[in-house]
Amino acid sequence: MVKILEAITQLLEKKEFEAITWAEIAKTAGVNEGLIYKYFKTSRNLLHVVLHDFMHPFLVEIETDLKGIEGSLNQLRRLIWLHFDLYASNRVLAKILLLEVRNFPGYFDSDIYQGIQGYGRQILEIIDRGIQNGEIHQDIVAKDLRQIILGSIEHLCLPKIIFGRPISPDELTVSCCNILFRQIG
Amino acid sequence: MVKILEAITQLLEKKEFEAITWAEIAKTAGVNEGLIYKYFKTSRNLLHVVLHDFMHPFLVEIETDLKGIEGSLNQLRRLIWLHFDLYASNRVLAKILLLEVRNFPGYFDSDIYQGIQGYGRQILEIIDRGIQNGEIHQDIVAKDLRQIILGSIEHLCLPKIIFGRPISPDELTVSCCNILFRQIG
Amino acid sequence: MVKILEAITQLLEKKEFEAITWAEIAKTAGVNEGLIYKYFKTSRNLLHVVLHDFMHPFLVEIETDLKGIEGSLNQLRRLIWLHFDLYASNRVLAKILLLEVRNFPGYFDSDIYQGIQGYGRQILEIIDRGIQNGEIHQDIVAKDLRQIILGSIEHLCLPKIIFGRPISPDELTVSCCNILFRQIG
Amino acid sequence: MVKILEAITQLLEKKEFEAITWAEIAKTAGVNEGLIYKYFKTSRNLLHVVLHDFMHPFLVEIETDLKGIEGSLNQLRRLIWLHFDLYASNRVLAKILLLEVRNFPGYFDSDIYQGIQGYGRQILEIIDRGIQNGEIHQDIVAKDLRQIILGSIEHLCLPKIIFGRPISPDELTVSCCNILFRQIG
DNA sequence: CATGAATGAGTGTTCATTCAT
DNA sequence: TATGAATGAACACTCATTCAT
Repeated sequence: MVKILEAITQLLEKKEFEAITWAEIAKTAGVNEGLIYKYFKTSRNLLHVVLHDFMHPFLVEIETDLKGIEGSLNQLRRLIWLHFDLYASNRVLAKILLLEVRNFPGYFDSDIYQGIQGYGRQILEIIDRGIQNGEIHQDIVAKDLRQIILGSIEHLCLPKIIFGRPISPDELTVSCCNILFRQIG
Repeated sequence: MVKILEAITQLLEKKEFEAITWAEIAKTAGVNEGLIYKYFKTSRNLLHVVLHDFMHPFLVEIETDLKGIEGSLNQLRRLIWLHFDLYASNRVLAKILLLEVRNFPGYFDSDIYQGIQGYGRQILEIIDRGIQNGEIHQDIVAKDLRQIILGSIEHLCLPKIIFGRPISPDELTVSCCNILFRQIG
Repeated sequence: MVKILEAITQLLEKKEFEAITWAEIAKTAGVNEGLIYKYFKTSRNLLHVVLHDFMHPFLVEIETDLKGIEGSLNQLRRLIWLHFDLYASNRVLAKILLLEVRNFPGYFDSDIYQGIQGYGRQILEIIDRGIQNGEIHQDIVAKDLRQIILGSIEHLCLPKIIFGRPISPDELTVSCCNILFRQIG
Repeated sequence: MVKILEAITQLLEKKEFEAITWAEIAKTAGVNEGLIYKYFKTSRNLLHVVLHDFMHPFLVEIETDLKGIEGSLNQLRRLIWLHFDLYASNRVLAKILLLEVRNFPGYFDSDIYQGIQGYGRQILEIIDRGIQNGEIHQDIVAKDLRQIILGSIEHLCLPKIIFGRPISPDELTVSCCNILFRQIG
């Protein structure tokens, strides 16, 4: 089973998930095609297990990581850094998340998406608290700010992922927060 | 042929590009399977023609539209509105651009992507001009601002596209520029 | 298409429908596997087309054949003969109908079954008329008589079909009607 | 093993024998897949053991049950009732016998079929005695009468089994014998 | 310009069976 | 006696592509 998951991870470095066949996985893992079926039943399932394995540690980490940080903007800054760092240190996951996941069939009903929505709600709570305590302007729409944060992170990493350039969490966080949190001019 | 392109457009409203087969296109267009092949040779080609048809008018429009607008930030605001408006009025294109295009094989080498990069360069020039004339802070990284603008637009529309909700260009533009151009708190 | 149907008919003489693979059909018909898919889409469909081709002429014939026969019992006798004759002259169909059809998935929802039910209703009408005009006892349950007629035909042919012995419609009809229509002792 | 046979019985209530897999049996029985294989070697074997377990008590019972009944027609009537009662009280067996058994591979060579043939011979002997002692007309073909009895029973139960309706041995026996043993009109 | 028949090379999935432990 | 991992061989189905007419 471990062999199979390792094989997929290895293959994901070279090609898209959709382009990976059971035959390839089997060959790479050095096992029989039927065995994959035995463990994962359908390719959808296989996908979800793989994604879960990748994502879960991050989603757990973030929840504890923010404890003890003062101020909403500081928390958001920290969260942005963590997010960049995730992509920097796990480029295969980044590739999947930025390029592929959205047109996996059934993705938006999956529990991985549930997990990510949980992450989204966390961001929203931080923003709401920021608005209540005056750190963030009253006329800012919390949900829109969240989307802008997520979109900014994504599009700042996108070219690096596509063209195989390194991601620097520190620099990107500074640049991103400069734009999002300050007066632009 | 027009019938074929219309058929694809019609099919794209219901399903992803990747899930559309030549047989379906032929049936929907009311022509023979072989005929499509005569016109488009490969499926890659077919895709690119379709995308081009969708995108080109927008890319042309934007170039002329910004003439006569004073100030970089005003130009960016206008451009953001146009972008939202494009997604609002052409949801099929929005769906493709936001959900699918990135994992089309060969997309990042295609001339559609070239066109979009041209659009990206245009944004960059506006930002550069803004920095030069002092409208935008010197310490802002132009390319990062561009990515943040594009990512913000994308992620503000994403939930609306996924869950079939309406997109309001006016409101979204205000909300977006509030966050990006002003001091957050 | 004709080639494919002929191939199936040919194969059905040697083995059950369930045991026939697309590969075999393709090979026997001298065509490609994909072509079968093109015409029939699913194996269920293929089955239904084949069965329809076998059954339809008989179901049509019977409807016209009974016109002009006097008396319910005479009509039933004629119908029984026709039924035996069908099995005698079309042993492949007989094999399918007697041995296989009942555990085809979805058979009892299929339109072949609808057709057969239409045939059953026809028998019922004949019986009902016989009861009304006094040819048949009032205390006989029409539906049960119909089932007994159908079951008798089936089980009189069954051993002949299984062990490849000839079916003699004339003899069987006499023997069958002797038992069903007369006092047994 | 008892657990395994129980598991199969349980599964047979929900689906056809052909559709049941070793994996399912193993899971339902709570044992290992390989273990079933140890016990039954081939699926054919498994099938036959199950069928034997179901059928044997009935075949034994019938042999003793008819002792002490006077007259061939009375014996046949009793036997018909027993047969209906078997199907009424054991619908899983009925389903197998009426719908599935005939296209089990090798069924007509199996010893279950031998047992059923023994049952058939018993019926034949009763009929023969009836003909000899004048209870049954001389011109009736014994084997045909047997087939008609078996076919009648089967087709009177068939709709009830297919559509899940109750089977009433008493009523069916009366209706059946009314038609088979008396003058029809 | 257009068609319909035909193909080839996969794809995910299924499952009885085997075997080392 | 029992298990869990592993296999091999098939199966229905898919679809882009080709080509004679």
